[in-house]
This record gives sequence, C-alpha cells and structure tokens, in this order.
Amino acid sequence: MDTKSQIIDISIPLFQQKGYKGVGVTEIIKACNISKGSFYHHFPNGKEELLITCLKSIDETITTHMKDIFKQYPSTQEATLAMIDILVSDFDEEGRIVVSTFTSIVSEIGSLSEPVRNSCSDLYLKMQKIYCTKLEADGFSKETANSIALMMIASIEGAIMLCLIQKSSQPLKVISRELPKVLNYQG
Amino acid sequence: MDTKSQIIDISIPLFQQKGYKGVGVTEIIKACNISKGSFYHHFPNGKEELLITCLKSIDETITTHMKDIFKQYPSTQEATLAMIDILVSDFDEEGRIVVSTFTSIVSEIGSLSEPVRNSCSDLYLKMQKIYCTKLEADGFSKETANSIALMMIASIEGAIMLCLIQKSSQPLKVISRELPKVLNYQG
DNA sequence: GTCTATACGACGATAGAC
DNA sequence: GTCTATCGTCGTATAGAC
Repeated sequence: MDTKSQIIDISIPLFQQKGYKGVGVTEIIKACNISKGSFYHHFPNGKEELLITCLKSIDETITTHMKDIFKQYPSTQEATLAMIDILVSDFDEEGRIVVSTFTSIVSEIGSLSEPVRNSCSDLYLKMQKIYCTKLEADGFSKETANSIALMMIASIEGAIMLCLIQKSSQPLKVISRELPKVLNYQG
Repeated sequence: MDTKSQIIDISIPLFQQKGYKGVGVTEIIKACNISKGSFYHHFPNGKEELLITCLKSIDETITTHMKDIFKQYPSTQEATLAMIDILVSDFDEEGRIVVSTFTSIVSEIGSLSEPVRNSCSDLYLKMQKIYCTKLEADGFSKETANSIALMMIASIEGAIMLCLIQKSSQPLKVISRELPKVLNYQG
C-alpha cells in the first residue's frame, strides 16, 4: 500500500483513542515504520493537514456506512438500533468505536483551529440530514424530523463518551432501549 | 484570596475550554500572575494533581447545583428543563458551559491516567444517582429510573458537545424539547 | 520518495536564593 | 511562600544527502 494511505489508516485509530493533542508525529511515524522526512513529504503542512485528511476519510466512512444501513432497514428505528448494535460490538471487541464519532478526536474543541471545527460541524450536519430524510419518509414533519435527528445524534455521542469513561458498552445499550420512546411518542 | 484557590479557579475554565493537554502550566501561571516556584509549591505533583483537584471542585459545584435545582422543582421534568435553561444562558452569555460538563476537559480519554478517568466516572455516577432519586420519587421503577437517567445525561452531554462544535446553543434547546418524550412515554 | 541529522521552541518540572 | 534561573525532554518542523 502507498505510504500516504498507510499514514492515514494508522493515524485514525490513534487520534480516536488519544485525541489530536494526545498523538505526536513521532508516535505516528514509529507506528508506520517511516521517517520524518517521508511524513513531511506527504503532509507538507504537518500534523494539522494529516488531521483534516483523516477527518475527511472518517466522514466518507461514516456517511457510506450510515446510508448503507438506512437503505437496509425499513424504518428509522430499526436502522438506528442496528447501528447502535454495531457500535456496541465494535466497543466490546476492539475497545474503541470504529465507525462513528470523531468527537473523541476533537474534544479539545476550544483549542482547535477553525478549519478543523468546520470539518466536524459539516459532518454532524451531514449525519443529521441522513436521519432527517429517513424520518420524513417515516412520516414526520420536517421540523420534528430535525429535532429527533439532533436528539439521536446527541444521545449517541453522549453515550459513546460514557462508554469510554466507564469502560463499558452499557450506556450505548441503554440508549438503544430509550431512543424508541422519542420515535414512538404519542403526544 | 489564597494562591492555591486562585490557581484552581483560574484553571477550571481554561481546562473546560481547551482540554487538559491544551493548557500548559506556563499559561496557567501567567493567568495567575505567579511564578513556577509558587505553582509547584502548591501542587508538588504538578499539572495532573491540579487537574484532579479541579475535577473535585467541579464535582462539588455540579452536585450542589443539581441538588438545589432538584429540590426546587416538583418533578424531574421541570427540574431538568430548568437546568438546561441555565446551560443555554451560560453558553449564550459566556460562550462556555459553566456549570456542568467536564467531558470537554477529558475528551482525550484514551491518553489520560486511571485516577483521572475514575474521577470522571465517579461524577457521572453521582449525577445519575441524583436523577434516579428524583425519578423514583416521580413513580418510576428503579430499573427504568436508571435507564432514563443515563439517557438524560448522555443526551445533554452530547448536546453540549454539539453546541461547542456549532457555536450555537440550539442543540441544547432542541434536547429540552425532546427529553420530555422520554419522561412521558406511554408504552 | 525516503533517509539522517538537526534546529528550535514549548513542555513539565527542579534547584536554590530570598 | 515566592522568586529567578535552569534542566532535560519532547514537540513540530526543516535541510540536505541518497
């Protein structure tokens, strides 16, 4: 495989586990068995350029993955529960959340550059849109769909955080039990 | 005010905004107008000792604040909505979440020490217990109360993250519209 | 395109005078 | 209890040979 792709693939899990500031360039090149010279040849603008490239790659992975699942299942509820199941399996087997979330990467939000913050904001809007489309197909109004989508994203992201802090997949499991209430609520 | 308290009070918002790795000791002592010698006199074990002390202080603030509000309002729903209102005001006025969350501090979870992770885990369990007590008083079973409490914490934490990323208090506002569905759901 | 060697600043932390 | 001065390490990034 070409070196640039290798750097990206190895950096993503590192960023996900340790955050942007928690991973050093030295650590990355050691994990890749390459030299600094090689690294800066592929990423002349350094670590931040690598981060933004990684975020783009994660963006594509998540978007593809979500669209896939949402095509597979008839309703938003079934699709979402299936998605959370995958997150739980990921966590139990690998100890990290493979598919979703780059919240863990950019929790140092206050000290990140605007380009990075914008990349993240964009991805969340993209995820929200995927939910929304499906929710409108389920019969919800555009406004309600927007609210529910945001609620789902927030609770899942929050649950992922709790999983990491508690070293347990239980929070995600609980959320998958509670979220249907939001979807099936009869005012 | 004594120097040690001053260091803690000034460090808390810095950690909240920039994360643990995002704030340097040099930055802290400059903000306090003190010297390194003074800093290390009060925190012989350095920055991590300061972090744990700050987490303890935040723990007390949050716990007191939540218990206060939960005493003031008759139901969990009213108490929670009032609490979110305060988070929104905080964010709109100061651009940061004053009361709750130290998720923002410790998002580099993967590269933090065990003592720090445990401090965080403890606080979330404490928050969950406060919710639970109120929910059981509302008439929910212990098991349901636990689930709902976790759902509330996760969605609020997730929403805070989205507020920071999107630089808008809207996510928190949406969550306060959606959370009652979880509380009033009729299976 | 990859390497070694190195610059240089920031980091956390320490020593010792006052 | 506070200061200044300094250490050693690590950070990102660069220069130049191969």
